[in-house]
Amino acid sequence: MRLSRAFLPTLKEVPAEAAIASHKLMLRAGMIRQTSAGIYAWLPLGLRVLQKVSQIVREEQDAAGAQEILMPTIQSAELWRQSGRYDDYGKEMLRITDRHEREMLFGPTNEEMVTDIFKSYAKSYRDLPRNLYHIQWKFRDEIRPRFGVMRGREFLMKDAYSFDLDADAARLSYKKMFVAYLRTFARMGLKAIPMRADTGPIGGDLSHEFIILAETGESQVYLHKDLLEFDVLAQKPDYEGDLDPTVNFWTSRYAATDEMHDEAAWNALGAENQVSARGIEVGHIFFFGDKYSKAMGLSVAGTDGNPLVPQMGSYGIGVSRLLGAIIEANHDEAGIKWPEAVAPFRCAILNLKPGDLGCDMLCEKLYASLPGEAVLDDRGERAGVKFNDADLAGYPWQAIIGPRGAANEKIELKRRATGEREEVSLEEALRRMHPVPSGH
RNA sequence: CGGGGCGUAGCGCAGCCUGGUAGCGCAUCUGCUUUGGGAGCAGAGGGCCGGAGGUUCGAAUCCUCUCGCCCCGACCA
Repeated sequence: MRLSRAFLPTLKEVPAEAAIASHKLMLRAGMIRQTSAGIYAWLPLGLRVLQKVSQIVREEQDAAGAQEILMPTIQSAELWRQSGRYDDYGKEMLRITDRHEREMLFGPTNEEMVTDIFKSYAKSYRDLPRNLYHIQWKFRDEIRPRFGVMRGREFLMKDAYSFDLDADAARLSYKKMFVAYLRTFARMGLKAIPMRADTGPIGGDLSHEFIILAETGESQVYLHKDLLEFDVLAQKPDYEGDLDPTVNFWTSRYAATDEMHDEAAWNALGAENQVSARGIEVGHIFFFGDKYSKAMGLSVAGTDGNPLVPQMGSYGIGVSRLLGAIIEANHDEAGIKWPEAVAPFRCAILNLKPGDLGCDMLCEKLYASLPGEAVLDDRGERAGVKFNDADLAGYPWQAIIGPRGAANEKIELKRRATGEREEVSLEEALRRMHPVPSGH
């Protein structure tokens, strides 16, 4: 993308409406624009990141055996009456009436709908297990939306729903998602810690919140320091094999949010192992048994021919929220520092002197060598403006090309995350930006 | 939903108390100069002062109502 033609409205001044770093930076970097309280339009740069994050989520869901579908945003009230949640959900649910006076709603979640869909086709135990997910916009009419996309009313969410024959099988489905979540967040450069969550009236021990640590987190969390040091991507999980060792590693060490915090267990860790910080919830998984399958009348024929009510779980990831969370965990005074996997572009090529033949040629050559991965700042702006905009937007690499270096075919390569710079040839620059892939 | 605050040019703000026909910085446009960390000079354009009612000779300013947005709290992916 050439910045001279791009719709990339960066702001020098901080809009008054933003209170936290990620919100300010997303507005300043031209990623989003608020259209109502808690509702945002996604501009080109923000959309690219949203798509990259979505794609990582998708790949890891697929790898864990889940299958993607896409359910509508608008649902019928009738569906929600079957589970009893139409009346329970309260004012958080946005209710809509169509021209025929039918009661509709903008979905805050999809348990009822997915169960209803699955029910239409699943007839036998052979149709299980299945895990269906979609990445779709949700709406929850929060009392007080805030912090930009971290707590919007409209938000993009990945939600998966597993259907199993019995509780043991459901536990396995749960573990697959547990492991998939660890990988998903790790690939985005985040250390997300699963923490046992309150299961509410449903009961059971199978509910975890995945929480990343950031100063602006909404809740206080407590964990064992081992959990921060574990390299999740070191080995690929075998979803057909035994997932217990991985799951047990995480669940056997202390990690709890404020509500679930246990002082005695915490103190037993010893001060040298304690980490206490603020956390942002980016995912939540839970097993809820037959709550919805029963209410929605889902049952299949078991091996003995008798009807059997599937056991279900649901697994959410706040995709749009993740952008805010990633920025909260990766920024400095100058702007965003995107982890490479989710950066809108891998590299910004800064042509410090458009019109200079040497600069133009070297920039074009590099730009052509990075198809779809680079922004070329070919604007007639001063160097300082380009530096600041590149720092703000947070591209992991900056290829700085000015008349001095261009004369020698040299590129000044800067790493946004560390500020390191070095003078390299074009070939070397490409090697630096594309190391041999490892891990995933 | 309780408490607080703010709506004036694209963005950030002053003006309001004490009514007299709207201003500053940045951005935008033109010209000249400048050119490695948000340039300088000169000029220009841009406003139903959130909306509706009222008071007044006269309202951005005072009064009433209303809409929107932000912050704190309770609540949440």
